[in-house]
Amino acid sequence: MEMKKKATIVDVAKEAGVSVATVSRVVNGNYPVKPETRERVQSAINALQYVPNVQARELNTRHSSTIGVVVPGLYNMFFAEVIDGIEKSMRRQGYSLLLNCAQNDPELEMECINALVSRSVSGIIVISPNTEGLREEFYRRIVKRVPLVFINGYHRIPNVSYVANDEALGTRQALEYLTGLGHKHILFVRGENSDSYTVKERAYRAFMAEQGLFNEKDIVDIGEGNNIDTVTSARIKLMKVMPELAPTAVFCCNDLMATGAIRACKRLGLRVPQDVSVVGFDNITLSKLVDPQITTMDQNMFQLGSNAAAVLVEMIHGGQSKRITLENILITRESTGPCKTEA
Amino acid sequence: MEMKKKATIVDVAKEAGVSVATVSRVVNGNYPVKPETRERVQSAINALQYVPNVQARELNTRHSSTIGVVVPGLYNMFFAEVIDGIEKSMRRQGYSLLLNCAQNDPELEMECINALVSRSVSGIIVISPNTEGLREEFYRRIVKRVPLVFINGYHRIPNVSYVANDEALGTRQALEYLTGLGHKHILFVRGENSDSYTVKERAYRAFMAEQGLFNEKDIVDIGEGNNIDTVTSARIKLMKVMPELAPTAVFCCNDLMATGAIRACKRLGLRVPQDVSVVGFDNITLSKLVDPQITTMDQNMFQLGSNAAAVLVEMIHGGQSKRITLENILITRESTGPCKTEA
DNA sequence: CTGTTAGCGCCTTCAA
DNA sequence: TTGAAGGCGCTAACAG
Repeated sequence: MEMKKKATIVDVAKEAGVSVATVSRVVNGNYPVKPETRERVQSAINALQYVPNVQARELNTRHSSTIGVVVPGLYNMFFAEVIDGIEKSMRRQGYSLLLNCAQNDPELEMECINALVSRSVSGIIVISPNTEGLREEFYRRIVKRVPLVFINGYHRIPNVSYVANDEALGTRQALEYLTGLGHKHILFVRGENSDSYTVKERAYRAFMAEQGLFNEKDIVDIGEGNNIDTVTSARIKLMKVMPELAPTAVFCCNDLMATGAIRACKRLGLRVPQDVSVVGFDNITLSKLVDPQITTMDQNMFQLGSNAAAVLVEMIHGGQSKRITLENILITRESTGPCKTEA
Repeated sequence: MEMKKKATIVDVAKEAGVSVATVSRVVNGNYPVKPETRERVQSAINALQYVPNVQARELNTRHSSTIGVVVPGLYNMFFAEVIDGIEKSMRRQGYSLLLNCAQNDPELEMECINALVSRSVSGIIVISPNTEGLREEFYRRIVKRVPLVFINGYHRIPNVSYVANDEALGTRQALEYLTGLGHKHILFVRGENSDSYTVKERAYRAFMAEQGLFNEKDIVDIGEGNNIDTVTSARIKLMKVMPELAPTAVFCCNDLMATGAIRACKRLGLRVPQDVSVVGFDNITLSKLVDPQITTMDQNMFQLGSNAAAVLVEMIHGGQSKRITLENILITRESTGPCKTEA
């Protein structure tokens, strides 16, 4: 269908009988303009419904007011909530947000970022980045061109800012809570392709080793950890391994997996928490909607997002990179209880 | 911190010893270039890490490759899943996606759209728009400047495209299913501020009236229907009205509300589905993760999104506006069963 | 096949 | 206080 051709600054200038420079001045309000000419320009603007062309402006000021956000996907509410935090605080500052879903595919993640760079966004936030291997070199290069903030990224790269929960500490706290309940055999459930899992696994290994409770077999990887099938794949995997392993508790790297764990228990005829305790991570809204409600480490996603936004804006204005670490809080709900054999 | 100045097409041309036109040609691959010069240009590009400036390109081709998406919020997974559908198919076509959350606030919704227009996005998709009252005039004006697609929008505006599920039909089907199970007293649970609810309510009224089963009191509005508190507010509201109304079934306008309904039943000591049946709408992943799993009308959010994307692209290329209606499928799960008094 | 050149719409010195 | 003019980085005729 026919679109009305948009009026340009030239049209407005002609209409008002002034130069384009003058129009530019009243639009941006950055230089003095005589009140009456200003008024003349204003009415020309209204008459033509003139809307400045952002591309042109940004082309010649060489900076854009949009930022890029890259997430693995939207299926895990974790990301949706973080984005919400970013969006709300960015909007307040006048930035718009270009969203890219990398589908947990490292290749695609890089593509997305390249696309963002070529759109000359003025900054990029990557949630749960994939920074292993080659990617490090890639990010080192990117950060030379545009400010970068990682949310829950662990691989340190110079000049990148980090906003994260202390997931290692959070893991330890959860584990301490579980051992405090008398549990000695605790499964560790993780996914693939995210530094978060690795950090948590490391914390798990350390803690369990300290307690003399570590067993390699207790670490189970369910594959993709953030998509529409995660709950199911966690359930299936756990139904396979739990009968043999017979743990009294299960620590899951996120609430989706925890949900799967609970379903696995139900199908296996195990009661939660009487027969086995389950703890999750994130505290997405889902975690209090399933039955039993999940005991989980809260990541306060909204704060994660708004902090990242704040740091990014600082960097855009020339600030140094920095690291912000938030602390997790354990939300005790119904999925955990004292170890049976102790009771 | 210092950002490395980006190489421009001129730098590449100089480096490769060719003209900018040639560089442009190899970058865009739209005109023949001798293989060896192409190669020379390529290596110059790599050497300088040249990334084309999208703003500049779009400025002179006069069309942008980004589209805008406006949603009420991300807390209801419904929106996240629709966005996923949009994103995936838009990416394939080379478009990026500017995301705005209007927080179910009609004013903010208009602001978002204005911002999008001034960024000269080449099209806008609005999910569950708020089109009552003044807003109609607003949208009529917008659609003169940029192609517009509404997902699940019901207020007809000329030249706007619509992609929707037949929510009225879906409602009727769900209701027929319930009456088929012997239910005669069915509550209708809705939220505020969205045309979807109104459409469903109309279908409910019509159907129940036909059956001689309608009662004004059976319509309950729980307020905001898509945010983080929806489950809770639905639960609270229903715990208040259910004891008096004593329905044998509850129809909810979305799965969040259905989840709230189930929780309300539990707290009231009513078993689902033995004492009361609950049906939801949308079929978000949550609906099969709660206990009991929710019987719900599937909206196939992914298709909603990808269809909207397809239509928008058509319109961008000059196509006429159109309406696409998808049909819902009832997903029967555990939250519904035969009416007790019939059994 | 390749180079030259004229803009795209806007901002910003520099003069007036 | 205002206007003229030179780009920003790139594409697309138009010549060669």
